[in-house]
Amino acid sequence: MNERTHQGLKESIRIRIISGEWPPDTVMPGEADLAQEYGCSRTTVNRALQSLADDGLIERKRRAGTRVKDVPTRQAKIQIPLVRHEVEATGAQYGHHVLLREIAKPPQPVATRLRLSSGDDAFHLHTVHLADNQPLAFEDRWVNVAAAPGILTAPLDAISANEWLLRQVPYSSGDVAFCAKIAGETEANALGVPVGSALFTIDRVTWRDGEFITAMRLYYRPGYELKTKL
Amino acid sequence: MNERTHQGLKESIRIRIISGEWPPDTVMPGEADLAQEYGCSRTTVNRALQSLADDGLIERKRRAGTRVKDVPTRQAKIQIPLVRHEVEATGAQYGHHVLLREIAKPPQPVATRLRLSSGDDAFHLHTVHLADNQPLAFEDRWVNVAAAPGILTAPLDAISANEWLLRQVPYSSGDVAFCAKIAGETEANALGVPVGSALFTIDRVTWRDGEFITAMRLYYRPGYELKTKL
DNA sequence: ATTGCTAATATGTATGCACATAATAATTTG
DNA sequence: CAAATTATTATGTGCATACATATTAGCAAT
Repeated sequence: MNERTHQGLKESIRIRIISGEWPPDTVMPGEADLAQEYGCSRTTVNRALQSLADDGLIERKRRAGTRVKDVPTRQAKIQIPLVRHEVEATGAQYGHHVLLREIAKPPQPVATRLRLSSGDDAFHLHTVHLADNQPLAFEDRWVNVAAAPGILTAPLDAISANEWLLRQVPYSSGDVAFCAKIAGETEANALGVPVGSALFTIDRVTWRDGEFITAMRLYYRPGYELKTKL
Repeated sequence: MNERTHQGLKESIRIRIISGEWPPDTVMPGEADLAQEYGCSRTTVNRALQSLADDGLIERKRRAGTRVKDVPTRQAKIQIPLVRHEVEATGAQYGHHVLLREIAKPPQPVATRLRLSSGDDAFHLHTVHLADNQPLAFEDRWVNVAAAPGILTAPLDAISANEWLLRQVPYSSGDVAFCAKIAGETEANALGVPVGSALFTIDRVTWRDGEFITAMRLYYRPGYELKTKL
């Protein structure tokens, strides 16, 4: 890779860090020094270093300079998957079934997470996501009707609720949590696995402008792995 | 936020996207147009748009222009956690015990992942990570001795193998997989939970310059959640 | 010794400009 | 008409420069 591009520079500096030239917890040369060494402008060095800081390899502070992190914990970017894309990426055919569709009073934890007044109803949905007609994931979702009224008449057999919401009510922020849960009756039946299986789950709450839109939990079939690189 | 900084610009554009001004799958105005509209230079617009593309909200192609993604799948950056940091972040006290330490022939799947010739031995380690003396995670690790010979004499009671490796043998790349597994005898005993519990697991293989260093699996105590935002 | 000001300094960011590069459109050529 | 060539265009990137801002160090006053 060309060392005069900010990408090449980044890679070169990364290698110097992991090769031990600047051990953890030491301050690296400043931008100006590196610019001179590499024969490029400080702008380019700045871009490369900012990118490395983004990746969590170094820490930068004004006046204090740039320091290699004591433990170079790295950040992995993971795509919070859209199940349909996951399935289609493997070459399988995607499908989904709506198992339950109701207006009901959500359980306390969900109501809290959606910031609903106690007693308020919400839209409740159970969906199975299929890959080549095999259950891949079971989705348990609650939607704040006030925030997304159209959900009541959305064609949820044709498009998954997730996709519908993403298109119609783009969210601005979200919380995600990964966890392992034991399959209860509902999940076991939906996925066609024994009660007591270990299911990888993704919990997700999304909101926009302080208004909570939806809380969902995705239970993946046993053996499922969410992969990424770092 | 000031709209004349690339960060402010990014946020402004992000809001215009999620507010529906440019619906999914439409091409946005070019950099030059936005620069004129915002009264800033194309450089600044470029930075903002590149950042948005980084986040997965838009797609950019030369000549073709910038397009809002059909489904704005967002990337979450997650810190692959160093257990000690996780523990200390909650204010608890970190500790760990080495349960097993041996040189042995790794099982086939591990040998494959470390690219070891069949018959080769590797360094095998079982560790429990503690938060305030309560087991939080059980670590099953294999280390390629050829890639990290010092591991044999490392003071693994004082510093966890993970940290030792990170400091001594920085890796350049790694694969990570999240999964849910049923607790077997070993994991259940180490964590002090019933056999059959659902454990959140992180599988990780790291290498450097094509030489595989270590493969490990971390089994978290039931109820553990890995959280992130998007 | 503690507090408060001031100067020094490394990073953060914006700008105008030039040129590179990829993808497409238009045009020429066989 | 199809294939090859050239032009066009939007993004990608680098540079020199200027100024902003946070943080530290040094020094002075209390």
